Amino acid sequence: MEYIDELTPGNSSGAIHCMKAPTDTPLFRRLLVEEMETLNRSRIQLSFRKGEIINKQGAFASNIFFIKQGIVKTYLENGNSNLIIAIVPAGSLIGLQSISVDNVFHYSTKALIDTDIYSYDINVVKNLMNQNGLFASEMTNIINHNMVMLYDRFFSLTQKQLHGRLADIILCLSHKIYKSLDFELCISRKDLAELTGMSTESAIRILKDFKDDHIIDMSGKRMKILEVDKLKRISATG
Amino acid sequence: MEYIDELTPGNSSGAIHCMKAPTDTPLFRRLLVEEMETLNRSRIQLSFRKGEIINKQGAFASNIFFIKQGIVKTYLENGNSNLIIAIVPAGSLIGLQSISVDNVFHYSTKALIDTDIYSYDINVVKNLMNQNGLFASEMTNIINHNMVMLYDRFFSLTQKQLHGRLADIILCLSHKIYKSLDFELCISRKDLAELTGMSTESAIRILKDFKDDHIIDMSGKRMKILEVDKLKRISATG
DNA sequence: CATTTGAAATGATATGAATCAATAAAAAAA
DNA sequence: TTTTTTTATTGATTCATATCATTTCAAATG
Repeated sequence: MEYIDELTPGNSSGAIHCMKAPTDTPLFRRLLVEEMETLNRSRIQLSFRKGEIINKQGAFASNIFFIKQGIVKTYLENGNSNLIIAIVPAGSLIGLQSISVDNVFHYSTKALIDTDIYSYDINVVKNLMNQNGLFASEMTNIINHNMVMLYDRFFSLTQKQLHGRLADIILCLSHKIYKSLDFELCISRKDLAELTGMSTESAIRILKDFKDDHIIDMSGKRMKILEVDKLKRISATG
Repeated sequence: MEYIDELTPGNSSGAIHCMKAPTDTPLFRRLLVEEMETLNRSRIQLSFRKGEIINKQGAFASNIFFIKQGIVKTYLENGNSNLIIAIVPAGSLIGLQSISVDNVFHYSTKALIDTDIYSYDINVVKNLMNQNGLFASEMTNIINHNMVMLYDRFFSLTQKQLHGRLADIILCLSHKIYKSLDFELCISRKDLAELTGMSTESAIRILKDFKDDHIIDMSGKRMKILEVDKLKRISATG
């Protein structure tokens, strides 16, 4: 059989704690060429500017999204409180839960930088899963990886205190998104707070603590991790 | 083709917030008779007494578990802090993440009452998923339902305060596990606390608040919900 | 049945973290 | 550029919730 390894739109890569696809797993590699063609016939490309909303929690979901280029955040909203589920880089899928549950989006998504999306018809994806077990298994793998990440974050946010939670997120951003100890954040202090379930003021204060202790260096959106081990210790001790 | 609707070991039913299988979805209905036979050849039945540990987080996972009879809790542990992920009734699967991630258990499981388990070889399940897209899709549905439940709980525990969190859990237990407004709890106050991410003392105090306000009636493990609407309002206002 | 053990309940106290208020800085818009 | 708006920062205060200490109760166990 002829698989489409080469035609896959990109390698999937990790997102913060809750990544959307396992590292090094090309997303559609299990599809046959003709299946990929079927999928692509339903494909629409969309472009979003930084700050634009890609989908709204609760809205009817007839599509799932593949992030072709850019970075987005997925978040839960209710009244005025937001909780960011994940920072999601290019190569990942958005809205997989809608395949199974209620045909609505279970979270909102917003572009953190200019972002290009492939939008796929959810029923086409469903049919491909039904007819191709390898593809469906691949989807299961992606969702399972997301789940494990979510367990981790669930534990962090409910069991650790502020310093531990922020340490977790800084390590995660460095490791999974920027893949460097020295990077330019694409998210605000408020986002950092919504990632860690604390107030913006607390996030800022703890950032300052880390800076005062020479664990990180930071000015504006530029962040440099000076002492990874100390951060890991803070993460471990909660 | 000949499906096995009738041979399925049971209907899956919901678990607290994070249920393991969507209601009314017989778990293995998409398997062909011969596939079901293959699966059952790898099947081992195990019995656990109340309080016994079924699997340990971090341990090597060569099997997934189907709860034939009983109720269990799945929980994350780290040092001395536990977080209960779900109360899981008969008809659900345990350890689905291990199919995709690391071949280890990502949470521990303990029997809350005497429980019978079917243990299936993980590789057999994997192979069946690869060769049967309908079955794999069914698995995806189960995992996706779990995921949506977890989002809900994630939001509850990180954004609401104690009263809202406990209201959520009481409503959920009533609705998903006991399917009644009047039931005998199979979990301790400590479990209630570990479900809601609060101290045991706080859980007890809030239970008392609810009792004093005539929202619930409670003595020992017997709980009766008197005012569902008030509970829902408390849940909504956080 | 008495005894040990663990679970539940309650009050007093300490503390982590949110909220409020105000200012400073940066980014966007005019 | 100047103005407006948004984001970041800092300090003072309040509040929710954990922790500690003790007692009561229930359930195993010898």
